[in-house]
Amino acid sequence: MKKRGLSIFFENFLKKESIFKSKDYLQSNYFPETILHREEEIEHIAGILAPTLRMEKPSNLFIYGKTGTGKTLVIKHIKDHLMRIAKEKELNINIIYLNCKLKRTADTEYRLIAQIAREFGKEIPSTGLPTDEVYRLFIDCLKKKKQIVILILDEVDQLVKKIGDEVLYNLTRLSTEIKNVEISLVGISNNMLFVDNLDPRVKSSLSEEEILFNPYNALQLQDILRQRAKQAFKKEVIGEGLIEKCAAFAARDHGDARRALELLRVAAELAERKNEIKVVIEHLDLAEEKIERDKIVDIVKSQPKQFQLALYSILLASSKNETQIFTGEIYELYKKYCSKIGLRPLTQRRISDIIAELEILGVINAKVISKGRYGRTREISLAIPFSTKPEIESILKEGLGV
DNA sequence: GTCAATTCACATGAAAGAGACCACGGTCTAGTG
DNA sequence: CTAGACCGTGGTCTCTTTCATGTGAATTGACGA
Repeated sequence: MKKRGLSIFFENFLKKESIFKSKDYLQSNYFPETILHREEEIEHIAGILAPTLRMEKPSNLFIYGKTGTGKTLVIKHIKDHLMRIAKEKELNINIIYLNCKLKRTADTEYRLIAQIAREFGKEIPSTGLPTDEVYRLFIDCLKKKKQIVILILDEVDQLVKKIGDEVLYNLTRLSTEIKNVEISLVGISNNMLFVDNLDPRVKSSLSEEEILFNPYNALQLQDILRQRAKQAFKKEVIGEGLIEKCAAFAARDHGDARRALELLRVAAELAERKNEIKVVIEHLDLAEEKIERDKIVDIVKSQPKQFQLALYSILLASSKNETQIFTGEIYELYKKYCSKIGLRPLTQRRISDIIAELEILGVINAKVISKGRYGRTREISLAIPFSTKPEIESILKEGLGV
């Protein structure tokens, strides 16, 4: 009986008409053919990189802009075009795109160089070799023939923050050292202040050209959403004013197109799950909440034990305590729970860092304040919406075995 | 009342250790002809 | 003779600890009005 019920459910599901034509167009890994409202930027960047086709070294380029302003999209778009033409004309041009934020790919000097070398078809073990050796291997495969290399480093700020700017210096120097090979760097960052902290030598060479991507405004976001919605949904699915509201939502926090699209997609998914044939504004509100919740749950689940326990301590402290919470209090609580569940407690130094990291993840707010005579500490509070708190608490309890 | 010195409770930095992972080269071992 | 197993060495990487130094403003205490 149960089985029948389930198969009926699935059959009904199949019979039911989906409101989606194709969901792919709303996924973040989809690259549209035409990019709206970025014509100027595309033209500008294309102009800078065009000399490549005459086998001349293009200027190094630096691109800033907040998340979801289309930096990556634009640069990949240009890369594809350039590569296609280069292939047609049989030019020896290599454009390599690397995202420096991806863990275990390009977030250290070794891995960065190794990854680039792999793009040239060189096998490099993930560890075990001296970094110099990897450089040598990389240079060797460059030397083989005359060529131009454009290296696109997405989220360089993350890389530099972790391992310093020496790598960038090395890379800019590389082209002067190897005959026949020209290397240009394209750095992408969503932190505008990033370049200022660079070594002056690196700074001057990396930012020969700079381009700023401004956030999309609400109207532009609407255009983008409409374009995608047209491809993704069946007709008449989108409710009145939905696109406008969605764009407004995203425009409110720094014009993030990615977020706008996600919002639309999740709203539609919710509508579909509820067997409704139209996506309306209420779905948007629900979607916003769901996105936020899912994000936090994902983050919390993926944290190592020590982080979870630290967070758990904060959670308890905040529900028990109306007044502000400080680092010292959390550490005491944390130690108590460590002995309770038999975990070796970390030093306060480390917990201090962990609290800082939890803040970056966005699950807590932690502001460094000075209480004058009573010292300097972090004032900590939860950044989790009240409604998700019980869920998070039970996840932590389960993960920790409290 | 004013002002500089003091003081607290951590924050923040730097360096170094532990342990996991890995490549490489040399040595040993067992199987093969 | 040779392929494969098995070291030891030397490298990276992440997470921590240890030691050291930094820091912002409430408090204190000296000073002068």
